[in-house]
This record gives sequence, structure tokens and C-alpha cells, in this order.
Amino acid sequence: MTKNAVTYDDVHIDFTWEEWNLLDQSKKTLYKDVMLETYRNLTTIGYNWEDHNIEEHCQHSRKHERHERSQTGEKTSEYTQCTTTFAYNSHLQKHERTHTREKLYECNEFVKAFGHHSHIQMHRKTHTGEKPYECNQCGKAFVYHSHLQMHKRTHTGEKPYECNQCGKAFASHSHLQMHKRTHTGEKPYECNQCGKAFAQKGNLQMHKRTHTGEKPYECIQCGKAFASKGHLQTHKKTHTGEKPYECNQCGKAFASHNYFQMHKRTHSGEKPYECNQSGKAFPSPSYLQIHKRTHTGEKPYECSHCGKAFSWMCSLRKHEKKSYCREPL
DNA sequence: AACCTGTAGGGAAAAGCCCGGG
DNA sequence: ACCCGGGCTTTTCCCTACAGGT
Repeated sequence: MTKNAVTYDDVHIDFTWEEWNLLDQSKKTLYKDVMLETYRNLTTIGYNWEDHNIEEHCQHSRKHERHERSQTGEKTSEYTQCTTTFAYNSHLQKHERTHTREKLYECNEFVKAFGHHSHIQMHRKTHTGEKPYECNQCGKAFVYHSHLQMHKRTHTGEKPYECNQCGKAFASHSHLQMHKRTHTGEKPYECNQCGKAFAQKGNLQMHKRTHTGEKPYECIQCGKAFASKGHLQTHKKTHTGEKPYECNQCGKAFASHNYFQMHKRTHSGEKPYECNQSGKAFPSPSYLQIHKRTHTGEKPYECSHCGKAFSWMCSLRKHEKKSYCREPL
């Protein structure tokens, strides 16, 4: 693979004189380490260096003109996408990466990279496993105290953000904002194939799979594929025989939470779905839908040989099994 | 024909958590 | 070094469709 030549300026981070002086010796050493690491990593994967003496650059001597600009607060660089202004081109470049998603600082594994040098230390903790803030209830540990605080709300049930329309509360502000769309009907994510709109981006992404036929989750036992991980997990239970939902009245167990809810109604006698024609009630909307065919006369199942229609799939199957029906339509 | 049991799939909403900006 | 808010991913739950058995 041919690599373009790179220069020190392509990869280094620019500090003001004041910024550099604010760094203690350990941070200056860290900066130097990171720069050398980047240099070695790029060299390892085949980049050539147009300039040399990276080590010397890393000693970080500052130019007088930069110092002067930091004194006056003069801002000379503007980014055209969001009009934020910056005192230095280097700050502009750093900001631009948040738009372009360019990730300049790569860690040793070349797996994860960063737009901000200040987050390298945080990322390093993910490799060293350093997570000083541990949840005393579940043992889960976090890099930052604030992350632990947020996690703790999953145990305490603390939900400080309340919807002023329905009173429902949420653990985070962003979740409340999302919830509010259920009241406003705001659906900013529209499918460009069928025009259907969704309140959440992830739900649109999932919907798009119904057009593309993409089914990334495959069962390793039978090869059957699913569009969502959750549906694969439910399917897997048909192989393992896992039935986590047990009825405490009859002891019968079920793989699906959905069906378990329905089963419980056979004990309670609850039949919330009522036919408005006959008044007959059913424990699930599925049953009701099929029952309604007895009134409408709807016969959606048609024999591909003789064209005869049936209300019930099983009636069609029985019909097709009979040897006398072999004439094409 | 009608009902019951069970699985699969689409979608809405919420939960968990990561990341960028400050 | 840390907090906050936005947003991405994952999970949960509901509804519908349908297959197969009684």
C-alpha cells in the first residue's frame, strides 16, 4: 500500500505559550509520548516523513507571534460550517475534526482514535482498565464519577426530569426530550423510500431493513437471519428450549414474554378484545381479527389450483392436500 | 369452522451509555 | 479532570400475521 508523505505539522497539536506553561512535567512528557507514539505508528504502517527530527519538534519551542495573538485575543480563523471563530489555525483544525469526524490521534491498537488530545488519557483508561468509580450495588465500574452517578439512577429509580404534559419522569434530560416527541408527534426521521416518518433515528434505521432485506443477526444453529438482535435472541430460545417466563398458577413456562402475558389471561379470564358485532371477547387482538372474518365473510386464503377461497389457513391446507384438486387456475 | 398455542417480524418507546463541548 | 447535554445503540414491550394442532 502506498502511503502519502506526512509532515510534523500534519499530526501535531498546537498549544499557546500559556497553555504549554500550564502543563506540568508529567503532562509535557505525556504529550511527547503521544507524539512519538503517533510517529512510530504511522511509520509502522508505511508512512514516509517529509520532515525529520520529530523528537526535536516534540520539545515544543513556541513562536513569538503565537504568543502575541494569545495576548490580544485576536481571532483570525473562522470555520465556515458553524461560524465559530478561533484564535489559532490549529484550534480551527481541531474543531473541524468534530465536523469531519477526522480522528487524528490513534492509540496503540489502531482500533480507536480521537478528535481531541485531551481525551487520550480517558481512552487510555479503557485499555488499562482504570475505572475508579465503582457501583456498590452491582459492582459495575466507571471512568468518571458523573458516569457512576447516572448509572446509579438505574438502581435508585431516580428520575429528576419530568414531562410537564403527562408527568412521566426520566433519568436524563435527553430522554425527556425524546419522550416529548410522543406528545408533539414530531417525527424528524423520514424514510426516503416509502416516506414513513419516525421519532427516533434508530427506529428509522431498523425500518430501512424492511426495504433492503438486511438481516445482520444470524442464528448459528439453523442459519435463519433476523433484522434485530432482540428477535434473534427470542428465536434462539426455540433451540435452547429456554423458557424464562413461568406461570406461577399452572407452572407452565414460556419462551416469549409476549405470549406469557397472553397466557396469564387464560387464568384470569381477562378478554379485553371484544367483537363489536357479536359481543364475543378474546384474550388477544390476533384472535379477534380472525374471528371477525366469520362476520365479514372475508376469505383471504385462495387455492392456487382451483381458486377456491377459505377463511382459514388450515382449511386451505386440508383442501390442497386432497388429491382431486390438481387443476391449475 | 372455530378456537388455541406458539413463533416471527415490524414498530414505538424507553434505557443505557458514549462522546464532544465547555 | 470533570460535568452536561446530545445522540447513538440496545432493550423491552406491544401489536399483527401466520402456521399448525385440536
